[in-house]
Amino acid sequence: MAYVWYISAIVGAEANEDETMATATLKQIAERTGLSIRTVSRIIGDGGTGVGAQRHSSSTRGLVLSAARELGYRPNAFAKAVRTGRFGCIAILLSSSTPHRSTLPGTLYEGIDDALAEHNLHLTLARVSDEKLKSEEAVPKILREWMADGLLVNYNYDIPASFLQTINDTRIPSVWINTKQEVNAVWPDDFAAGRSATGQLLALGHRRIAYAINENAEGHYSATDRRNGYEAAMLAAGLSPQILRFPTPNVPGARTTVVPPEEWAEGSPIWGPEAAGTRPTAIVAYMPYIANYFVFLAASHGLQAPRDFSIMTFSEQRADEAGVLVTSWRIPVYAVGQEAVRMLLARLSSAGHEPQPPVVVPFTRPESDASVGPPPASSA
Amino acid sequence: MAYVWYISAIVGAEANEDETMATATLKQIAERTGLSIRTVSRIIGDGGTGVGAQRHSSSTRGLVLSAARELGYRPNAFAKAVRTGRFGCIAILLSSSTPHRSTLPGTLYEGIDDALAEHNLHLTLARVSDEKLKSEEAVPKILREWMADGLLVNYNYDIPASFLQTINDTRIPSVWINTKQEVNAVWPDDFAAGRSATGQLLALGHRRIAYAINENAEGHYSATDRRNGYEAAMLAAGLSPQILRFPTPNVPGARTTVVPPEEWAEGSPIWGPEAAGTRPTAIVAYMPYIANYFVFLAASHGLQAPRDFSIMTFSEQRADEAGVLVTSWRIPVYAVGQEAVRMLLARLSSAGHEPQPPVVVPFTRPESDASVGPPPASSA
DNA sequence: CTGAAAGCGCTAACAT
DNA sequence: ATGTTAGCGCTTTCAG
Repeated sequence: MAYVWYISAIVGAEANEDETMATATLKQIAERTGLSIRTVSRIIGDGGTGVGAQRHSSSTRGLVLSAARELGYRPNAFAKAVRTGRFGCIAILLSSSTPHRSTLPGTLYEGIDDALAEHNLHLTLARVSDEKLKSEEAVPKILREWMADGLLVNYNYDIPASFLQTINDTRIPSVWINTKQEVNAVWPDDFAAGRSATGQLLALGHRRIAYAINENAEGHYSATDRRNGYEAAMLAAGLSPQILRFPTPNVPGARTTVVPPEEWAEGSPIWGPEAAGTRPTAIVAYMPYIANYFVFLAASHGLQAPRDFSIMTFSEQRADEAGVLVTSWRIPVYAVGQEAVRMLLARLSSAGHEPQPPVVVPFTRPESDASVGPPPASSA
Repeated sequence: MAYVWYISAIVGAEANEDETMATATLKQIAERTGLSIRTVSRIIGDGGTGVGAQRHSSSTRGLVLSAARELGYRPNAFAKAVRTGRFGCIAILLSSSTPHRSTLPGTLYEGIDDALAEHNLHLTLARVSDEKLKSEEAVPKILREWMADGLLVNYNYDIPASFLQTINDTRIPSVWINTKQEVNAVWPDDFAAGRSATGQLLALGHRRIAYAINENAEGHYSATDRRNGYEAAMLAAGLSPQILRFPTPNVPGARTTVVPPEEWAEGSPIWGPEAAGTRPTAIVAYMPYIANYFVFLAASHGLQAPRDFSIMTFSEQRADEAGVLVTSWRIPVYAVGQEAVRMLLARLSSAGHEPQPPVVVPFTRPESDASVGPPPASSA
C-alpha cells in the first residue's frame, strides 16, 4: 500500500509538464484553456462558487475547473500573501528552556486551530530558549523575518525582560497565553477553580478539607492561585486551611520507594485508624497524579473514595490515569486557545492594533462525581 | 511592565512613516540611503557579513545596516519564497480524531525544529480529523493550498485510504513519523526496546519476568512490538512469558477504587506472602503509569523496588511522576524528529524526490538503575 | 563596486 | 463576461 502511493506520485509527476514543479500555476491553466490569467484567477480564487466566479459562463467555469483538477492546481499561498499584504498565518512562540519547557498541548492547539480555520488562517511554530535569547544570533526565524500577521506567546513562567524586548522590537501584534499580563492576555481562572472545588466539598458537608500540592509546583501562578482559591473558600467558611505538601518529585534525589505522608515535612499521620477522627475528609489535589498518589495510598489502608473520603483535582482531560477515575475541574485549555485567537484577530482588525483587555476563562464543572461524596459518618 | 511595552510598541509604530506597516521594505531603505534596491538587498540578504555584502564598501554597508536597524527592517519571508521558488517551510500533519488524537509532543517538535533551524526552515502545523477527511471541504489549508516544501505526517494509528490519497494528490514530498511504512518513514525500535529491557533483567538473574500492559493500549504498533520483544527474549532464554493485563482505564466504566491484580482477567495473586515463591521478580511495564500502579500496589504490601522486585518501563522523559523514580528505556522521540527531517531534506534535494529507505531508531539505555536490581534471595 | 530591468504567482483596478 | 496593466517585496541576470 505504501509502495503503491509513492509510485503513483512519481507517475503523476511525470504526467505533469514540468517534472520539478509540484503543482501548476494560473498561467499554465490560462495557456491550456486559452483564457487570460485574470479570468482563471477569478474562477479559481473564489472557490468556483463565489461571486466572481458566478459572473463567468458555466462553460468557462467548467473548462477552468477541470483543467485545474487535471493539473493538480493548488494556489500558491505565499504569492497571494505577497500581493494582498496579509500572510494568512499566525505564529505561536513556545519556550524551550529547562526546566519549564512549554510545549503546545494538543487541546490548546485544537482551540487555536479551530478558531483560525474559520478565517482560513494557519498556525506556524517558533521556539525560543532562555539561553539563546541572550545572543542576538539565535532569535528564531519567525521573529527575525516577517512572515505572520500576528503572534501568540505561550510562555508560562517568568518572562525575561530581553524576551519582552525582542517581541516588542518585531512590532508584531501579539497575545499572551497562560500569562497574567495587563493587556492582550488570556488565562484560565485558577483562583475561582480552587474556590469552587472547595465550595463544592463544603456544600457536601465536609469541614476538614486539605489542599495537596507537590513541592516543585511553585513558579507558575496556577499553583498559587488554586491554593489561594482553596484558602479563600476555607476562611470564608470559618475553617482553617491545611496544606499537604507532597515531597520532591522530579528532582535528582527521587527514589522508587513510596513516601508515606508521615515522613513529609508539613504532613501528619492521616491514614491510620488512630487518625480517623482528625484526618481530612476531603482533599483538593493540585494535579491528577497527586490525587492518584492519595488514592493508592488510601487503598493500602483499606480506604476508598468516595466512601471513606472525597478527592478532587484539576485536569485538562478526564482524570482517569491508572484506571482510577478522579473527579476533576477542567482547565479550559481549548477555550483559552479560542479566546486568544479571537483577541488577536480583534487586535488585527482594529485601527491601530488596539491593545485588548485581558480575558480570564472559567474552568468547567466536573462531569463526574466518581470520587466525591458526603463525608463518612465515622468522621465526626 | 506589560503596560510599558505595548505603549512603546505604539510609539514605535507612530515613529514609522506608514502606520499600518509593521516593518520596512528594501525599497524604503533604498530611498532613505539613496542607494538602489539591489545594493541594499545584497547587503541585507547576506546577513551583512556574507560574500555579497563584502563586495560593498564598509561605509555603504554601515549606512544600509543602520538604516535597516532604525526602520526595524525584517525581510518578508513570503516575498523571498515567491521569488526563489522555495517556501523555506515544512508542514507537519497531525490527526485530531478521537480517541487517538495525535498531538505534537514537545520533544518531537524540538528534534524537528533543531534539524530544520540548521537550514533556516520553520515548521507549520496542519490538523486533520478522520471524519472531515471524508468531505472534500474540510481538507486543511496546508493540503488545499501550496505553502510548504515538504510534509511530515504524524498519524500514529490506522491510516485511512482516503487520507493516503489526499496526501498523494498534493504531490508534496512527505515522510511518515511513528508509522511503519515501506518507504519514507521513521519510527522508534519498540521491538528491540522490549527485548533489551527483558535482556537486562535476565542478565541480572531474573527468571520470572512479567510484562504488564493496559487493555486499551492495543491499536498502536508500539504496544505489540514491545511485547513481542519481551516475548522473544523470554523464549530465547527458554522461559515462558507472562502477561499482566491491566484493566480498563480510560473507559466509561472506570472507577475510583483501585483494582487489585487478583481481580484481573488474566492476572493471578502475586502480592501476598503466599505468592512469594511464584510471583514475578521483575516486571516490564508498557508505560510509566502502569509501573507506578505496581509500585504503589507493592508498597501497600510492604514491598519495594529494587529490594523486593525489579520494575522497568519505557518513557520519553525521565519516569519520576508521583515522586517515584522508575528505571526506563527512553523512546528516542527527539532523534526520530531529527531523522525525519533529515530524510525529508534528502528527498527534497534528490533529483526526482527519491523515496528513502525507512529509518528505525533505537531506544537509549536507562540512565538510572533506581528500580532495577538482582532478584531477592527469597524468590528461589 | 553599483544599478536597471525582468519576473516569481498572484490579485486589484480599470478597461473593453 | 473577459482582458490589460500594474505591482506586492524580493532576487536573478546582465550592464555598467
